[in-house]
Amino acid sequence: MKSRPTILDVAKQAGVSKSTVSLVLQGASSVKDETRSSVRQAMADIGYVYNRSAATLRSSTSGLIGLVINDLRNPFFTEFAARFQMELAKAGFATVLANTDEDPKLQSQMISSLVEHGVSGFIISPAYGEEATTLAVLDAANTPTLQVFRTLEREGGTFPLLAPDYLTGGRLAAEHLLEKGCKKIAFLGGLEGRPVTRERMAGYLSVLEEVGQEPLILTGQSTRAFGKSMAAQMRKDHPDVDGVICFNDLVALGVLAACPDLGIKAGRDLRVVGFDDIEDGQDSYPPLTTVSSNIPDFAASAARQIVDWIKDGVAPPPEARSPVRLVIRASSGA
Amino acid sequence: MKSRPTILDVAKQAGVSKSTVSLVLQGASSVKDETRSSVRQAMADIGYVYNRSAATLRSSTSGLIGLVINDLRNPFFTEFAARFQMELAKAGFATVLANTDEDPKLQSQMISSLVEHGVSGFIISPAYGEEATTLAVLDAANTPTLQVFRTLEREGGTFPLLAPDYLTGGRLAAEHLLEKGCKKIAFLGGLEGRPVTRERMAGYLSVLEEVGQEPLILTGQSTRAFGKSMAAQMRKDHPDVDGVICFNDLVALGVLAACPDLGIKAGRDLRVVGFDDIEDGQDSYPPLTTVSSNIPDFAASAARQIVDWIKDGVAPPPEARSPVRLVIRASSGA
DNA sequence: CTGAAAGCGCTTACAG
DNA sequence: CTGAAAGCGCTTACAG
Repeated sequence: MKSRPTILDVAKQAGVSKSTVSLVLQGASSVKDETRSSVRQAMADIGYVYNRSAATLRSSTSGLIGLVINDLRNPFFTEFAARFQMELAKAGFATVLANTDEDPKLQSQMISSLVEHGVSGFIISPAYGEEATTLAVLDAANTPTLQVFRTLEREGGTFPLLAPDYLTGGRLAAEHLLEKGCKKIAFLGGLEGRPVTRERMAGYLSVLEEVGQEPLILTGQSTRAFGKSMAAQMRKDHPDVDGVICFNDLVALGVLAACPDLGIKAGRDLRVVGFDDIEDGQDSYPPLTTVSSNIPDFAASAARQIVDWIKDGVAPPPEARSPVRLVIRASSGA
Repeated sequence: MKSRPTILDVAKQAGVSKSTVSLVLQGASSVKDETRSSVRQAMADIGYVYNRSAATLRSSTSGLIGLVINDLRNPFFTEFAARFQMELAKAGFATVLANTDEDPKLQSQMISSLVEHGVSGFIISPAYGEEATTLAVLDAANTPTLQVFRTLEREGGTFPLLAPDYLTGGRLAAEHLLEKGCKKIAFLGGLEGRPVTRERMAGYLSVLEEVGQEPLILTGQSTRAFGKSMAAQMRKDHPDVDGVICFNDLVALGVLAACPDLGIKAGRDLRVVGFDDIEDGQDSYPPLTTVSSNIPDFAASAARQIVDWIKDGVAPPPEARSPVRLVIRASSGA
C-alpha cells in the first residue's frame, strides 16, 4: 500500500483545483452543488482520507479535546467520561484521555503532552496537590479549559467550574433521613478539607443544626473498602447511629456490603444514602438511595460548553451548578 | 498571548541552526552535550512547546493510539482502559478514546475519525455486527491494529488477538465448585453464540462431562440486572442448583445481591464464581470468587505489543493467550 | 464560483 | 557535529 492520496489527487481526479477540494472539505457554501458532488465522488473513488495533522498545522485547530480525570476507575467518572466522549464525537471532536490517578506529577506531565498534541480545549476533573504547577501548564496552553466536579483554587481566579449542586444534595439527603425518623445521622467518607467534601457535608450540617441534632462526621477515603470497614467501626463506637449519608455511592455500597455480617438490616436498622447515582446502586442489596447529579445531562452540558467556548470564544461563567435530585430506593427504608 | 515560539525561535535564542534544535528534540546522540543543554535552556527560557502536528505531517507518525472499546462503562473495560492509557503515557504515546457502546455504526464512524487524526495504531475490543465494514475501515487505515478480548473473525484472517485464556478459566471455576462438593452447577449469562461466551463455557462443559454431571446453561445479558433476576428464576425453575459460574463478575454480583431476599445464603446454599476479577468483587457481600485475567499485566502487555509493533514493524502472532488464575473468596464457600 | 501561491512548524536527507 | 534547502498536506487570503 502506497502513501495515502491527498487533496491534489482528489483535485486531479475531479478535474478541479485543490482549493476547491479544500472548500468542499470544509463544507463551504460557495461551491456549486454539482462540483461538490463530483469532488465527493472523486474522494470515494480513490479512497481519500482527510489528514488532520496538515489541517491542524495550517489552521491551528485540532479537533482534539483533552479529558483529564483524577480517577477513571471510579464508576462515577467512568460514566461521565463515556458519555462525554460520545457527545463530543457527535460534535465532531475526538477525545484524548488522561487518567491521572490522583497524582499531580502525572497530571502536569500528561497535560503537557496533550498540549503538544494541540488539543483545542480541556475538560479536567483535577487531582489535588501542586496546584501551582498544574495551573501554570494550563495557563500556558492558552486554550479553553473547563473544570468539572472539582476545582483548583487560586487567588486571582481559576478556570471556570461546572459542578452539581452538592450543597442542595446534602440537604435533600439529610431531610429525607429525618423524615424517615432517624435520630442520629452520621456523615461518612470524603477527604477532610476538600471543597467537595465540605459542600456535600454543608447541606447535612445545616439541616441537622436546624433540628438541633448533633452531627457525627467520619471522614476518610471514598472507597467501598473504607465504607465496609467504617460500618463495623461505627457499629462499635456509635451504636446509636440509625442513618448515614455517605460521601459517595462507593462508600455507601461498602456499608451495605458490611451490614449482613454485622447483623444490621440495611434500610431498617440503618438507613443509608449515597451520592452520585452510579449504575451499580440500582442493583445492590438493598438498592441504594442516592443523590443523583444526572450524569448523562451533566456530560452533555459539559460537552456543549466546551464546544461553544472553542467555537465562539466566549467563556462560560466562573461557576455553574447543575441540579441534583434524590433518588429514593430501599436502602433508606421502603 | 502571541503565537507560540517555534524551533526557529529556539535556534535563534540558542545560536544554532533549527536542524540542531530538531535533533535535540529527537534525542539524537550526535549532538554535543554542551549544545544540547544550551538548546534545552533556550527552550525553557522562551517557553517553547513542541508542535506534534507539524512533526506528524512531516514524519507521518503521530504518537497517538486509538483505543476503541465496546462498553467503557463495564468496570472490567474501565480498569483495562485506565491501565492501558497510563502504560502508553509512560512510553510517550497519548491515547484517543472511543467508546462504541456496542454499536457497530458508531464504531466504524469513530474509527474513521481516529484515522483522520493519524493514530499510529489501534487497540480495539470490538462491538459485534457489521464486521465487514469495521474491518474494511481498519484495513484502509493500514496501521498496526491489535484486537483485545474479542475478535472480529473473517475468512482469510483478521487482526491479531490478545486475550486471556478463558477456556482454562472456565475449567478452573468448574473444578473448584466440584471440589467444594457442588452437585448441580449452572452457567449463567453471556450472549449466546459469542466466541467469548463459547470459550468461557467450554471449560465448564468439558469438566462437567468428565464427571458426568448434566450442564445447565442460562445465557443472556452480562449485567447485574440480569444476574439479579435470573437468580430468582433459577431458584424457582432449578432449585437443585448449588453452584453457579457466571459469565462475568457483573452477573455474579447481581446474583449475590439477589440472594438475601431469596433466603439464599451465598457461599453455602449457593456457591458463586465470576469472571474478570473487577475491583468491586473484593468488597461485595460475600466477597466474590472469580477467574482473574490480571488486568494490570494484561494492559501492560497490550501496550508493549502495540508499541513494539509500531516501532519495529513486526506484528504479534495471530493469537496470544494470557494466563488466568482463580481467586478464591467467600462466595464459593470459605 | 474557482485557481495559483504562500505558508503553518516540523523532519529529512545532503553537504560540509 | 552543524547548516541550508526541500517538503509533508492542508488552509488562507488574493485574484479573477
